[in-house]
Amino acid sequence: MSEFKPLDPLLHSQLRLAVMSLLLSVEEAEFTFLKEKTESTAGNLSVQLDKLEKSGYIQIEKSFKGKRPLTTCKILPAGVKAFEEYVENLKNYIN
Amino acid sequence: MSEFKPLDPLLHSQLRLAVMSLLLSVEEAEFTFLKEKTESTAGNLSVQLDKLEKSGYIQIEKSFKGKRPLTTCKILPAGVKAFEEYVENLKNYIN
DNA sequence: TAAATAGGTTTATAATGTAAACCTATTTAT
DNA sequence: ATAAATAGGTTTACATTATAAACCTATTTA
Repeated sequence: MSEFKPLDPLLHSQLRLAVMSLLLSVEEAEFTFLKEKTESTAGNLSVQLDKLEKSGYIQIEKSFKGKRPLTTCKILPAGVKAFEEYVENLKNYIN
Repeated sequence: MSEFKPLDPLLHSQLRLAVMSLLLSVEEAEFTFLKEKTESTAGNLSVQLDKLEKSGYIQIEKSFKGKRPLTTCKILPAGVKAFEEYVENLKNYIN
């Protein structure tokens, strides 16, 4: 795909892309916030966040908000870079 | 996904998107041309073209070039529309 | 104290993408 | 004349992925 550079499969996914997009704008977000904004199921979101974390694109922190568990996500530099590259590559497909 | 409109799964695929992108610019293309441009395997391309045809996004014509089989593809109005919508929706994810 | 709610994770299933294997016919080499 | 390579694909098998259903633990409300 000379003019069609490969699209990072980790980002070429509707839900993961939406999550990354959100994380880019807010820089830190709770699980429930992401769930509402993306209108995804918790299970699906949980799985996709795991993948993004394992790839080093985001950081996940677990703590408590009062007595309730709280999962907070933050985009990492590698994630920002990957996202930017993805968008650059994508442009060759859609313009 | 209020602000994240669903991305047409038929277009949210690296190879199919590349094919549609090519067909938009040339308006008619041979199988081998698409194969070279996308650097895909024939098998993969064949399958993806089938899906695009069944969805009504492209038209596939089979004929002969000399004595050899020739498969020619052309984008259809529904394909153009779907592509444009896809790009519009995608923008909310990547800007 | 039973039932609902919050905040998730795990697991099972369905859908998808991909390449390998295959097929038919044609051309080239021996 | 026959074998091997090439052209132009299709079919099939497999691996990966996406997704929701089921589940879990704890908390709050009826």
